Amino acid sequence: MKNTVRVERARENITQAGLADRIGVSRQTVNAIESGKYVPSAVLALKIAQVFGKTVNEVFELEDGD
Amino acid sequence: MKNTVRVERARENITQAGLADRIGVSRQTVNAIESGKYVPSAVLALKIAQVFGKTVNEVFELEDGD
DNA sequence: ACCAAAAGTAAAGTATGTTTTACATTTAGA
DNA sequence: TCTAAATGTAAAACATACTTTACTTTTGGT
Repeated sequence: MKNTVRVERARENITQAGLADRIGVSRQTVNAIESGKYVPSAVLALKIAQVFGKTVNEVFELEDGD
Repeated sequence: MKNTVRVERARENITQAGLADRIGVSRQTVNAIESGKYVPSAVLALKIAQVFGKTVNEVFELEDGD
């Protein structure tokens, strides 16, 4: 599964720590999600999309391995 | 987080085991997600929504506790 | 009422998400 | 260039998703 979190974050000029704060997780969690180290829970995905004013499907996308 | 999986499944007349098959998880996992026992991963949420031809946001919604 | 399919549930085990702490590297601005 | 902020990364501990097996209960059709 790939995502555009890093891009959206750049668009809104928000920091990893800032985003982490707003969605209630650690900075490392945001970092790991951005670098594809792991797949967030649906709750996290919803929160992240919400912060960026987008749908989950706009930010997260299935890929071949999934 | 609440979801409308049970409703969508009824709409499409598909069984828990059938859905489980199509998204590559166990029947119990589908049951647990429907009864709110746990929050699926973003990948699962995407797959479930895909099966029903809906967006993740249409099927899954944040609630107060989240 | 009977039977089969579907759904509910539970416990133990495994996989993976998330936190915390801590340190190294990169980037941007004065 | 110097410094501070931002990012990358790693390991240990913990929480939660998910599987498997197995049994019970419900539901729908004949």
